[in-house]
Amino acid sequence: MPKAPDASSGPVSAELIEKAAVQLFGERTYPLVGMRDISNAVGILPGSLYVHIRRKEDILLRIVENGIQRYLDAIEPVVESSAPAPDRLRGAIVAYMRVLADTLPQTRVAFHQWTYLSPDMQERVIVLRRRYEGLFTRVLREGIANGEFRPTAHLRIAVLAILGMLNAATEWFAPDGGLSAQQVGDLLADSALKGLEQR
Amino acid sequence: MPKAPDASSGPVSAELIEKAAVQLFGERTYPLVGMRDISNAVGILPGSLYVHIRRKEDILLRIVENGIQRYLDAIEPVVESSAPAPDRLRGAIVAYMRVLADTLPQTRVAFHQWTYLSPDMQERVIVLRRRYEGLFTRVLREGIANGEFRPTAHLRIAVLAILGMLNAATEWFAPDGGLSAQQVGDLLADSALKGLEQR
DNA sequence: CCTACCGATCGGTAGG
DNA sequence: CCTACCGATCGGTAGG
Repeated sequence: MPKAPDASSGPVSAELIEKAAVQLFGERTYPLVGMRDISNAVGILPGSLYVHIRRKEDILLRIVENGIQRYLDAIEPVVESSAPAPDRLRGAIVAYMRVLADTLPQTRVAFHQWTYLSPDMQERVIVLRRRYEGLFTRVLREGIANGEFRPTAHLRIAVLAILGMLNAATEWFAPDGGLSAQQVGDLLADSALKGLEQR
Repeated sequence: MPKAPDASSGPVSAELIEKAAVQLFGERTYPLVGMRDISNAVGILPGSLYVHIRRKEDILLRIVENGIQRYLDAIEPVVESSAPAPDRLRGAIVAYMRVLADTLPQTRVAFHQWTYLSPDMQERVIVLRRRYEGLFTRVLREGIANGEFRPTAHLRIAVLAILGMLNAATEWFAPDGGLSAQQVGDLLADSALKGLEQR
């Protein structure tokens, strides 16, 4: 028996550390989770973490970056397809909810705790967030240009309203609640689309 | 000259400490703000803070509780009026945006940082949040009952979608941006109402 | 991956 | 409201 106070006693790796950190950061947030908490969760001593990682902040950065990346990977193809804008918007929203359901704890960390990164790391995150916002902006803009959506004087607010609705699901979606990601996605797409419909 | 490294050198009080803390918590979040940062902002030495407050946590609790209370005070009368449900919902949303514009930094702390309170203090906050959510639930439920809104199988999701949209404004609303609270409120009310309309 | 440890900083207090 | 200080905990490192 090596020493493992916790963890399923496999080999420790940067990935395993990240997995443990996602849980801990999700429960108590980055500044309240100590390296000692993380080392305990993976079954090694605090100093030994630095065999696998360089700094605490690097753990957070990786969680955040590939947490957002998953959304980009899922939504980008839908937005770039040649379907009608309303279908693409619905598809993007459902894709969003699917990723959310699959990576709920990581999403909570990625969307809310990237502000604990140092300024230069935050800039890398902001680039990703802008691309993410840009995908929804694009569908709306194209839908309006084609006459599929009602024109708005304030496109950005329409986008932020939809993203706000979606991002809030981060806080209330329950994977084992009554509704699946698909169902919630369809409901949210319904309200988003009603607000944009040509009458 | 007393010693004040900062602050406009008035008499220090619990209220002044809270005011300084709202700014600091808003910028760097509760766990990253030390008592030394707060004492510096009000122009006294760290230990002297305890003349005015009992614990760091009490500062946060007061900011959070009366931050939420302002929303209740503004929205409750609108919801309890005898106007048609669509008008009450619009009124509640506009009232929300007005309070948001008036207390933006405090709202950011109140809505996102109450989770740093200890469990028993969190419970007091949860009571307030439930009342807040309840106000919107009530307008929607009554509007559906009266046939003013289209029935939904998932009332709670409709409420959460609207609240999510509103709460997100916490992160993007700019008091000195192009749009007033009233204007943003009306735009958001438009999308919320479109999603609920009887067709 | 462990042993042993470092300087810095934290919230908070005793006693005036 | 200050002086002076406390124990605890923090991220991180040297040297094996």
